[in-house]
Amino acid sequence: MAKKKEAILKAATILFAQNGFTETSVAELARMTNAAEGTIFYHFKTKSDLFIAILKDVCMGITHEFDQYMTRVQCDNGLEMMEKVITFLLYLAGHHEEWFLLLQRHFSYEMAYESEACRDHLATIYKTLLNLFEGAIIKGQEDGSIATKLPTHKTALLLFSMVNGLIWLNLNDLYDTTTLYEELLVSCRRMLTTSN
Amino acid sequence: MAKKKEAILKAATILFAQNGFTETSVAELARMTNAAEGTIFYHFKTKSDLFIAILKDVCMGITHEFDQYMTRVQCDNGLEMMEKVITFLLYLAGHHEEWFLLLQRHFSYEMAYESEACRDHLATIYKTLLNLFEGAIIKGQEDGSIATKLPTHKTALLLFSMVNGLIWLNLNDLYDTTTLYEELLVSCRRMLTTSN
DNA sequence: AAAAAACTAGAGTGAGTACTCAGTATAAAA
DNA sequence: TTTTATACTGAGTACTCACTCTAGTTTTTT
Repeated sequence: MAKKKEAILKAATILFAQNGFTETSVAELARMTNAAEGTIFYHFKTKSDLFIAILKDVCMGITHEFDQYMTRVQCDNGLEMMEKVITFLLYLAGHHEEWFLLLQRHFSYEMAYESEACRDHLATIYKTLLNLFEGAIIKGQEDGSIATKLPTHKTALLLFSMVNGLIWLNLNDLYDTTTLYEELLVSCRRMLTTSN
Repeated sequence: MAKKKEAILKAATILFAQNGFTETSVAELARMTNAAEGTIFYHFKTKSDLFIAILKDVCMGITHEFDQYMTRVQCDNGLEMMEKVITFLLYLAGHHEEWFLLLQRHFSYEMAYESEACRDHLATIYKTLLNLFEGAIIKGQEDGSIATKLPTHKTALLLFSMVNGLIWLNLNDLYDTTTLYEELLVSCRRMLTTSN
């Protein structure tokens, strides 16, 4: 039931991600989904509501992919796990470009200013991603594969920043970051295995 | 001469940076600058032309700040210079938030797709910033303060990504990055002084 | 003093905007 | 089969948008 609702949500995700929220008109979205304009407002009270529904969908999608990843990957070494986490993030950015484009648009954070739901979804997403990094560091500090004495949370943020920054460069066609993969992992290792 | 032109340009920089290009109307801009709407179109043929003029202005601004910085700072050590470069970038992001907000809006890169002038200005800006990083690394490799054997350009990109990523987090109110300053420098040092 | 450039006021254009609503088709429940 | 709730339609509404035009005034340069 409500098969058009799903189609509208998915199409809007791509349109909002690629062209922006304001830049995408409801008329265009209706055209793309072969739906009447009224149908869109039947399922989503306002255009903003649609955006928040998308963010919720993205949030669930990331959590789902993350859970799948956690069961798939097995590593008894914290440093190794960190490398897997970074690889996972790059994989996500490659397979769900729309998600990252959406998350990197300022509009999301402007809406977060007004909408609590929006704020919550964004917070959940970043918490999920940062927890991946922190988890790996803590594990590595326990098993001895990670030597850094810098605060765990801050180290996680720095590494996340670097990976996120690379994804950003990639999505804006400023640099093809696949060619940086090896150097990224080496740099990460240097940051984590030094204790001075 | 043309004092309103300057006022329009400066006000538009802030409005476009804070609220976005599409989200800012020419009428609003006219109101902000106490100018008639016609005056805006007298100086700038279209709204897009105004945007490109802004980008040119930002480009010149960054180059200017960079030149000033280069004469002010004196350091005979490449690693030390890298720290100064990072500090400089963070200083720029703090004192010219509008510039970085503008550069981090997807709109800039969408317009770059259509406008050659836009593409050129963006390329110049990133070349200027990346050259700062690369210059420091090369200097450090010569004077022995930097030991990394990873390709210079790639290392510069990774470091820039990290700093840029932090600025991004900061501008989106996701994390106050001033508290990360020390850890950022330590991480940078680890990346550059290890050669394994 | 003449000429050129900067600026104003505002009405007007046509295209586009999000959103509404009365009505219809379609499916599930009775 | 009838009822009923849900899904869907598309023309219509009130409004905003970038941009133009005219006919003038002020300011700056020569």
